[in-house]
Amino acid sequence: MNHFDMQLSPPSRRESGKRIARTHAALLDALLLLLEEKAFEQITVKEITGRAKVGYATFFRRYPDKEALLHDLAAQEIQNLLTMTLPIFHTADTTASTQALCAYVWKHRKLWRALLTGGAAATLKEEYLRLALQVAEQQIDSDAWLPVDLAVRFSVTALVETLSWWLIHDAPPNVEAMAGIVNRLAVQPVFSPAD
Amino acid sequence: MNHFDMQLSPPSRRESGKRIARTHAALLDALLLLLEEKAFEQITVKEITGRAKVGYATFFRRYPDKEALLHDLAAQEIQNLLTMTLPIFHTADTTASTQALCAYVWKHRKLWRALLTGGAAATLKEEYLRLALQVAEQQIDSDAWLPVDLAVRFSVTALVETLSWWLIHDAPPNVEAMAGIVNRLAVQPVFSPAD
DNA sequence: ACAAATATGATTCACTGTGTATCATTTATT
DNA sequence: AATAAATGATACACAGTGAATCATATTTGT
Repeated sequence: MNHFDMQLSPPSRRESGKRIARTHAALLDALLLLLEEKAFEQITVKEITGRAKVGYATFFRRYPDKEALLHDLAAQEIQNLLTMTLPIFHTADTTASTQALCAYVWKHRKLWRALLTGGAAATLKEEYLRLALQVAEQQIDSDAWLPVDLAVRFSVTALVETLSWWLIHDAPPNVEAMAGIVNRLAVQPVFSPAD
Repeated sequence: MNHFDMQLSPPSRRESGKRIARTHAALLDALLLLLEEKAFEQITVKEITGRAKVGYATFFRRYPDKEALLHDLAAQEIQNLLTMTLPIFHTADTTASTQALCAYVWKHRKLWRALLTGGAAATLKEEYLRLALQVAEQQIDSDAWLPVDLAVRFSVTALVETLSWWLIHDAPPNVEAMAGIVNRLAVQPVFSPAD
C-alpha cells in the first residue's frame, strides 16, 4: 500500500479480509463514483483502476471488459427492482406496488441515479428488459390489442424514463406523487381495455 | 466508381454534378447502408469511407466526426416527424394525427428502421427530444399532475420505443392498428385527467 | 512462524481507431 | 488552357484496449 501505512494503522494487524475482496470492492466503488461524474462510455479502464488505486492489468484479471464490471455492479439491484416490479401485474390495485417500487428506488437513489442517468442506462435497461421478458412470457396475460412483448417493452422503457427524470429533477416529487405518475404512465396504459 | 465503369458507362461523359455533392451523397448512403447492418457505435469511419469509395481523410474534411454525419442524415427526417407529431397536441381527436404519423413512418420505414433500431437511436431520440421540448415550452399546456418536461420526455420515449418495435417486428400490425397502439401508449396517458 | 500459492503492481507490447497534415492527382470553373 | 478546388493516398501522433511478463506483496495452510 502507500508509504503512510505505518503511521495510519499498525502493520502487524491489517484488515483481515481477503485481498481479492478489497480489490473487487475498490473497482466497484470506483466505477460507481465515476458514474456519478460522467457517462459510462467515456470512462476508461485506466480511470477506474486509477480511482480504485489498483493496477491497470489487475482489472482484466477479474473482468473481460468494462461492461462486465458494470453488469456486476448492477445485477443485484436490477433483480431487486424486477422483484418489486412484478407484483404490479398480479394485483388489481397497482398503487401499492408502484409505491413500494418508488420507495425502494428513492431509498437507493444515489446508486440508481448513477445507473440510470449516465451511459450505463442503455445497458441496464436491456438487462432489465431481458429478465422481464423471460418472466412475462409465462406469467403475464395481456389484452389482445397489445402484444405481450410490446407491453413489457413499453412498461420497462416508461418506468426507466420516468424514474430517470425523477432522479435528476431539481425539485423532485415525493414518493407518493411519483408512484402516481409511474402508475399512470407506465402501468395503466398497458391494462386499459380496447375500445 | 468500380472497375467495370468503362463497360457500364462512357468514361468521357461522367456525371456532370459537382464532386462535392457526389462525395456528400456517397457518405450518407454508406452510413445508411451500414446502419442496416450494425449499430452506429460499431461503425468506423474507415468502414464508411470504404463503403462510400471515398478517401479516409476526405471524411474529416466535411464532418468533424461520425456523429455529425449521423446528424446530417437524420436532421431533416427528425424535423418531418416532429412536424407530424405536433398536431397531436392541438386536436381533440388524436386518432387522425397518430394515423398520419404512423403512415409517414411506414412509408419511410427502411430509413427509420435504420435510424431507430441501431445504436443511432439514442442520438436520434435526444435530438428529437431537444426539438420537442423547445416547442412544448411555449405551446403545450399539460395537466398539473404531470410536469410538462416529463410529459414530453415520456411521449417521445414511448413513441420511439413503439415505433422501433413496429419496424423490427416480424409480422407487424398495419398502420391503423399501430396508430391505435401509439395513441393508447404514448399519447393518451399524457392527457388523462388526474383522479 | 514458515513456505507455498496466489494476487497484485508496474511495465511492455501489439493492435485498433481517431483526427491531422502533406502532397500528388483528379475534377470543376472560367 | 489555366487556375482553383476537391480528392486519394499516405504517414503521423495520439488514446484506449487487452495480453503478457516478472518482481513484489499478501494470503493461506501447516
